[in-house]
Amino acid sequence: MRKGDATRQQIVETALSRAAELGLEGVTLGRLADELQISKSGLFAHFKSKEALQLAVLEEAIELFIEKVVRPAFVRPRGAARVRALFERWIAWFRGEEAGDTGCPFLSLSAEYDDRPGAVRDALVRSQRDWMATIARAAVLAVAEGHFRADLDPAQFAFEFSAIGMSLQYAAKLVADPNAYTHAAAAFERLFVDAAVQPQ
Amino acid sequence: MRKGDATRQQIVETALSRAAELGLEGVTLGRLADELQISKSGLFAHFKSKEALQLAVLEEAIELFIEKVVRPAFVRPRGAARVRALFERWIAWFRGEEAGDTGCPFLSLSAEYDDRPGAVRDALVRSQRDWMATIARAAVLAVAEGHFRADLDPAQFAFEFSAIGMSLQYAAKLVADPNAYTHAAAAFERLFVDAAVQPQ
DNA sequence: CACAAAACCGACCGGTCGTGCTATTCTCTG
DNA sequence: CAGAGAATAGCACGACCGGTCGGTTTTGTG
Repeated sequence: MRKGDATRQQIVETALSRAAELGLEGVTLGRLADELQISKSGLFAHFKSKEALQLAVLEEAIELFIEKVVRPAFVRPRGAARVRALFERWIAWFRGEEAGDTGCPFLSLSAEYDDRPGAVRDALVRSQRDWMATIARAAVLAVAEGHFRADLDPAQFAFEFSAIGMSLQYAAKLVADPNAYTHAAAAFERLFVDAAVQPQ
Repeated sequence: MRKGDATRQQIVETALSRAAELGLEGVTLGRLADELQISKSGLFAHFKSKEALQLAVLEEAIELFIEKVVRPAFVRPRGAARVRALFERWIAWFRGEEAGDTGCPFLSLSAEYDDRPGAVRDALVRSQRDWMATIARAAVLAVAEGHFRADLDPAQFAFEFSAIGMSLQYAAKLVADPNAYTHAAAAFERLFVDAAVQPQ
């Protein structure tokens, strides 16, 4: 049916935006239904369980992330430009221009599920491994293009790349450091220069 | 009275270890009482509200952090050695040798409260500002000692310092990367060398 | 050893949680 | 426009939530 799919999509989108603030466990069916102005049971009928809703929300977040961060960066030519685009898109994602200033949902979820086994955690881990692999792959291509040094460790690069983003979210959202974005940009520049082939 | 203080301390300690897994909101009075084999009302009598318990738990965590991380590093001579000790102690804290392999409670709490206003968040923010200032202060002293370059930005140094720890927790706990600690050590080395005065 | 205060307990409150089950309303299609 | 089937609502459930209260046990002390 068509109407049902539209409603379901609306539920998932609303749930995603709430989950970024309160966590996936913090989104309750009752409040979600109130916000959407439908009954709790009417909402529930679209999912067999709350976990199914959580998985749908996570999937939605992954799709959005790929669309807003990964794909735009991968249209850039392989190499340094793509790595830089990946970072810039990621930062823009943090600012929540699309997510609604609630920050990166994956970072909230990572903390929420790092000690909570289950299907949601499994899916989350899979997506985060993909993301790290995506960064590393971009770095490998930059090496192949001759933009990055040949002895660069792509996994190490991905580790430090993602570290900057996490520190940014922490500094910007929790401690409300006005220089957070400046610090993140400077940290990336240092990482980037270190990875690039020496100008000699 | 004496007996009550001991019980209260036991409650706070147990609550802290549970909070590192489930978050402070996830610790419920009933379960906590069951685990301690006391009644829920007997437990509750030690605090005027759940928020008061949460604040007590946070205070306990701060004390523990200072005792296990900050103080041991600050007995080292000011300068590069102290900065390095600070990092090493912090990493050891992550491994949870004292906290019981649940990772750093402050990182979990940061994600949990970055969108949840209240007294707990305020206290958390204060403690995290202190921690960042502590790192920056150690860097400033290293500059004064001639170990770090004079043009080093201490806030930038603290930003990247903390970034490594966050990425470590994320990599080690969520994605279960076996090389997480190696990556963290390498990242710190890069940060440290960049901050040090050039051998020239 | 008595006795007040502190510590603790069990029962209970209103509310909300996730989740079923049954009816009703809506929507697409023949 | 009628009827089938999807979409949604109403209602109730058992469990658990933070919190309250009156009473009982334990503890430190004069």
